[in-house]
Amino acid sequence: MSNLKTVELPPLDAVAPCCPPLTSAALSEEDSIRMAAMFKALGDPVRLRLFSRVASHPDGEACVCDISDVGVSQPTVSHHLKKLRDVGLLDSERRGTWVYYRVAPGVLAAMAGLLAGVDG
Amino acid sequence: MSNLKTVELPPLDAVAPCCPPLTSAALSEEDSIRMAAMFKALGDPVRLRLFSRVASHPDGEACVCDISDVGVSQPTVSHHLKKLRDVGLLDSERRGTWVYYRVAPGVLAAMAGLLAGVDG
DNA sequence: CTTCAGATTCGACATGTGTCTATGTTGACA
DNA sequence: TGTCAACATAGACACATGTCGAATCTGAAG
Repeated sequence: MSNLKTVELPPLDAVAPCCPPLTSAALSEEDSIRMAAMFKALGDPVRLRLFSRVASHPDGEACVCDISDVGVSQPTVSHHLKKLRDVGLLDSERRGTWVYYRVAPGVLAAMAGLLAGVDG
Repeated sequence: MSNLKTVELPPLDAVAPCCPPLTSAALSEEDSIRMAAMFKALGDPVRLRLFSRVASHPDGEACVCDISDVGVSQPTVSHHLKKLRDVGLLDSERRGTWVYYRVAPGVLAAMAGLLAGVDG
């Protein structure tokens, strides 16, 4: 787990213009810490499913109650959603009784851009 | 860490035609396990740097000796490279004394495709 | 065959992580 | 106000993970 101090980096705005494709230049240490945190957040099957459910929801947003049936307890779902939020992948907003999550703008494109540029 | 049994899924060929973009459909449980493993592999700063060094190397391949200076011991580098290989992100080939790593074809594009399709 | 250098594997350890139950908090509604 | 439902937080626990030094393996060169 890379014994590095947790640095508390600003995730969202700083990521968008973050890094050129991996194939064109090696990442700096700081960039690798920031981007690794986002990959890591998607590196758990439950979180990835939660994320995909939010991302694929009709209105671009989903309330927790719509996506909670992933096989773990409600607090665990909340715990994972918090991680996705902390790392800047999701935004949340409370409207009345329900809390709605949506994919944070920009970050997905940033990650896709980082991975792009390969023949396949 | 999602107490799921390690399933030993074939990584490379099965990933390429794996999944539509996250924004168009939610991942199945099996797909989420497979893809999460790849994201997880990139979810460590040291591994991400190693990967980016291989990916950005002039000839598309790099020997371990070229990329080992990432701040951890040489056995640790080897350990991380093995993880990247196990998950299907890197291929390795021994030529004489040195072992060369290259980015596995297809997988990067598959991951980028999974993340694509967002306005930004 | 012996020796050496590059690379992997092994064994051990501290730390991180995912999960749960129990408890809080927040907002709607009577 | 009191009660209920939706989410979040706290504390605890088992297990996974990153790291290292030491040992092993592999190929090249004397």
